[in-house]
Formats: sequence, structure tokens, C-alpha cells
Amino acid sequence: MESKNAVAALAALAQESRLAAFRLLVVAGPEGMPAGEIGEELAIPPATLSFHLKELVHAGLIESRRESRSIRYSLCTAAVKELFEFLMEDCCQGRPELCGVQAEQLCCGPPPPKRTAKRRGAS
Amino acid sequence: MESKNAVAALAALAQESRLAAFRLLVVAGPEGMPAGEIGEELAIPPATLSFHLKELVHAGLIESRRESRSIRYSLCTAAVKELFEFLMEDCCQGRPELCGVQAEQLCCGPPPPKRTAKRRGAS
DNA sequence: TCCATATTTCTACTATTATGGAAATATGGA
DNA sequence: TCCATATTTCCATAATAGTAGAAATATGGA
Repeated sequence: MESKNAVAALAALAQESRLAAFRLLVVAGPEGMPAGEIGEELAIPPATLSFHLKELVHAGLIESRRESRSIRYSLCTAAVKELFEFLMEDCCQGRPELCGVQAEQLCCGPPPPKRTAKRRGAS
Repeated sequence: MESKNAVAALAALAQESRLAAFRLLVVAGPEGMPAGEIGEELAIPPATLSFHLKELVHAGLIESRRESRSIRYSLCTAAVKELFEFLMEDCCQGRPELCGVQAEQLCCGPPPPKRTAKRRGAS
């Protein structure tokens, strides 16, 4: 990922309405949500929402597909991952013991509830 | 983390010079880097750099400490982690199998080189 | 074809942000 | 105290971004 792409993605997220829409789509998962539903949930007028969604699409963070009369938006998970990797590239020069970020488990709640004793079985 | 804080952090990162400075500090780790060194590395005039560093500090992403004549900046790793968690909260409604993000290993290069056969030793 | 629904484009207005020179401030050493 | 170094504050200018009404476009059904 190039710096310019990352800046575009971050700028897209750096706005209340867009961040809220993004987070809605993070939760929605691959199914995504139609624009109208997003707008209703966030109480944003259609023209404004359309503008913001387009910004997110343009930044490559979400994508749209028409579905009958609605347009359904969903997250581009690969782009999100790339962005995170770009931000944390060479973190602590590869000395994870120095690093408090330890980005494991940022996603999908509490997946491995315990990892103490036995290696946890197939997920 | 509140939405406003996240927007502030993202806005701080959504700028070429600041993003570059941030990434420099990600690599630098807990030691951090003095302002002058950052400015030299990025070829940014002092006044401009000072402005941008202050934005990052204000957003809570980095912190500064005076060290003799220099001011040394370093990453606030906890804030970065919080930001990532906020962005990915309830990702896929807790169904990680749906999610391509799987944010493991965003940090500190390639820590577990292989995880195929034997359970890898204590982290 | 005609209408209702869903979303986007157009447009103008307002507000915020980036830039960098010059001057000011803080530190340490002679 | 005086000077050099390191960084910040002040300021004006230029550029970019957010907002939402009204009109335009696309889809599906009667």
C-alpha cells in the first residue's frame, strides 16, 4: 500500500458520519447494508450520506452493489487489513516484546477464549 | 474510545507528513525519536513539523518528553490499540469465519514464522 | 406507460486545515 | 552572562472538505 492510498483511507474514516457508517459495515460483515438502512440508522439526509459513502468507496474501504432498487454497501476487508499493516509496518523493528500494541484479536470479538494450557482445538 | 477521539486520531493520521512521522515512530518503538531527527528524515521545515507533531500529540497518538535540548517523541501504543479496536468493534458480529481481516500479526513483522505442525512455544 | 421508491448528481455556501517565514522560547555550555 | 542549538508560536495565505435542498436517474411493479 502506498502512502497516498493510506492517507485517502484515513481521511475517509476521519469524519463522524463516515466513521459511523464504516463501523456499521464492519459489524454487518459480508452481507453489508443498503444505503437507506445506513441512512436511517445514522439519521443522515440522503444527499449527505451518498456523498460520504462515495468517499468511502473512493478510498477503497467499502464497495457497492445494486440489489433491486437498493444499493448495498459492504466492507472491503482486504483494504482494511492492508491499511492496518501499513500503519504498523516494522513495528518496534521486529521486537514484539517491546510493543504494547500486539495487534492480535482486534477483530471479531473474543475468538480464542483461553490459550493457556492445551492448544485450543479446531475453531 | 469515543467516536470523537477516533475521528481526531484518524484525522491526525490522514496527512502525508503526519502519517510518515507516525510510521517512523512505530518503527522507533518506545525509545522514540527527537523532533530534529524526524524532520531531517522527512525533510520537513521545523515550523511545519512542529505543527504536525502537535496534531499527533493532541490526538493522543504520540507523546513528547524533553531530553536535554531535544524533544523526543514516541508512540502511544495503547491509544493505537484502542483506535484499532474501536474501528473493528463487533466485526462480523463475532463470526470470525466470515471475516477476512483477522487482525492478527499486524504488529512487529513476522513473529510466528510457522504455525503448522507443533504448537509454537510460549510466546 | 406511469408511478413510487431508492439513490445520486448538481450547486452554493461555510468552515476547517496545511504551509512556512520570522520571531520567540527553552536548554546547555563557555 | 552570552551564545549556539532545538523547537515552538504567530501569522497570513491558499487549498480542501462538509452540508443539504432540489433536480435527475435507475429500478420494479401495476
